[in-house]
Formats: sequence, structure tokens, C-alpha cells
Amino acid sequence: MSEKKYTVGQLAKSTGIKSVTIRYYEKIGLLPKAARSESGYRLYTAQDHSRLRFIRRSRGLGFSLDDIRELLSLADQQQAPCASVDAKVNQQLEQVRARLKDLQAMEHELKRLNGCCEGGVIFNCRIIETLSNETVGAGSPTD
Amino acid sequence: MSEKKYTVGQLAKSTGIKSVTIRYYEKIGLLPKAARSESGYRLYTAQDHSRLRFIRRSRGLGFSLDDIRELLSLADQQQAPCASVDAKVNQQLEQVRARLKDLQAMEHELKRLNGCCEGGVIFNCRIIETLSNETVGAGSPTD
DNA sequence: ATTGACCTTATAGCTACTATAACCCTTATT
DNA sequence: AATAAGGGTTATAGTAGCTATAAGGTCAAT
Repeated sequence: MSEKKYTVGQLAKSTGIKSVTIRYYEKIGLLPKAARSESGYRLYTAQDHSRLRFIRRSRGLGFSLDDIRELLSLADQQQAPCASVDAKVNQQLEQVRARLKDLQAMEHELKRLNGCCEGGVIFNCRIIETLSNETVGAGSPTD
Repeated sequence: MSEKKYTVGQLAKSTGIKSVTIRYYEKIGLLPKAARSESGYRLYTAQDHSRLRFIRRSRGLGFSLDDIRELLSLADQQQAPCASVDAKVNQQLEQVRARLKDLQAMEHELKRLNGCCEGGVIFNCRIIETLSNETVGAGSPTD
């Protein structure tokens, strides 16, 4: 008995990853080259579906495609220690936290700016003024 | 008396924006075309310095270059109402908050994954297992 | 037979830079 | 005066992770 096969569109629908993206993943070697029907259509198996779900989930956690490539290759080495997987997750967590910190700083600043001019004209606009102000590390060209 | 002029490198050093980037900003019309010395070097004024500082500060708040283009053109219309500036800031604030929400969800998930396998092998790795799991909107291809 | 919804490929575009190559200018030192 | 270091100039290609476009082949139904 041969496995059930799916077209790229069916896979797309069931994973939420677009057909173009799936082909792109194949092109960059993130997915193995799909089998083809007589007429040249790609044919996918349940395994591909699972791999794609893995990718989608990892993307959702902010992993880069390169990271995911590594994770996938790790996932295939069932007897390897999972310390390296752990390390990747840890690393990603720190990256996310760093970006969080940046964004929080942005939010703070934007909140400060938001609504600080009440119906005036730009000449008196505190926002524009603030944006134009000196910042650390941006002195005059003669510094 | 003619203004003091600065080279691209001097401007770069004092604004923290690299020379290449400054040239790039000129190329895409974010900065006006700089005057040139006899030998073809770009010559910048204090005004350019201020404009660049504005860009840097806005970038730091996460504004896109297109947003900044608009902000700059608004900043030049001193008698226009600053409602549109306000709106841009507001919009940016919401975008930042949306990204924050995403990142917080990522952090939450990563924290959950982090360190959940204790020195085992990948075959038993809870992380890999979790990443492979079904998610909402990612059923089987036959759904 | 023809429509419409799918599939195929190759190529270019997107953001905001960064890297590279190959060359010209200025300044200081030998 | 020659030369070397450290600027500057241009054009072009590469980065991530897709998305859009064009120009065509396939499949199922009418």
C-alpha cells in the first residue's frame, strides 16, 4: 500500500503556509525535493506535512530559517543528545528578550510623544522638536 | 560668511550613521543631494546634520524610511497642523504594541520549552516533540 | 471545447542596509 | 618627489524571507 499524496495547494491549506512559500522552502533546501506526478506536479506525504508544521511552529517562535534548518537536522538524529536543541532554544529566548527590551523602550518613548501637541501647527510641534533633538552619540559634526 | 562644511565621514562619526548609509539615504531621496567639493567630495552643512539626527532618532523609534520621509516633509511645512504628525506617532505606537504582543507570546512559549529536557537524547526530546505538534490551523492534509 | 482553478518555471521586487571591487583625493612621511 | 595610509567616489551584488508577475501546462466539470 502506497502512502496518500497531497498537492502543494492541499499542503498549503492544511499548514497555513502558502504554496509559493513551500516551493521556496524546497528551493533553499529546507524541505526535501518533492516527488512528482506524471504531469510534473509535486506530491507530498504526511511526513512532509509534519516537517512543514515543524517549520511553521518554529517560525512562530521567531527562529530564522537557518536555525530551523539546524533544528530539523538535529531532530533527524534521534540518538544525539538534545543539549544542542536546548541551547538553540535558549539562544532564541535571549534574542527575543533583547528585541523585547528594544521594543519596550520604543513604546515608552512613543507614549511620551503621543498626543503631546494639542491641535497646534508644526512650527510649535513638540514631537518634531523632540525628534530633532540631540541624542547620546549624536553631537555636532565638530565634536 | 559661508557655512562650515563637513565630509560624509565627519557626519557619519557625529551622527552614528555610517557613510554608506548616508549615501544610501541620499540615493533614495531621504536626504537632499549634497553639494560637492571641486574634487567631487560631498559637503554637508549643519542642516544636513540636523536632518540626519532626526532620521536616526525616528529609526530608533522603529519608523520605516517611508514614514520618516513623510515626517520630514511634514516637519518642513511649519504652518501645517500637527495632527498628521500625531497620527503617525499613534500608528507607530500601535504597531510597536502589536509586535510587543507577538514577542511576548514567543517569550512565553520559549520559556516553557527552555530546559525542559534534562540531558536526554533527541528521540525523547520534549522540545522537538512540542515543535512537531499540531497547532490551531494546521490539521492533517485531509481536513 | 472551453472555462476556471489549479499546477509549473523563471525573474524581479520588497526593506534597509552591507559588502565588494576598482578607482580617485588628501595628507603626512621619507 | 615618491609613496603609503586613510579618506573619498561609483556601480553592482548580496542579505532574509518572502511576494508579485508573467507566461505557460494540467485537470475536472460543463
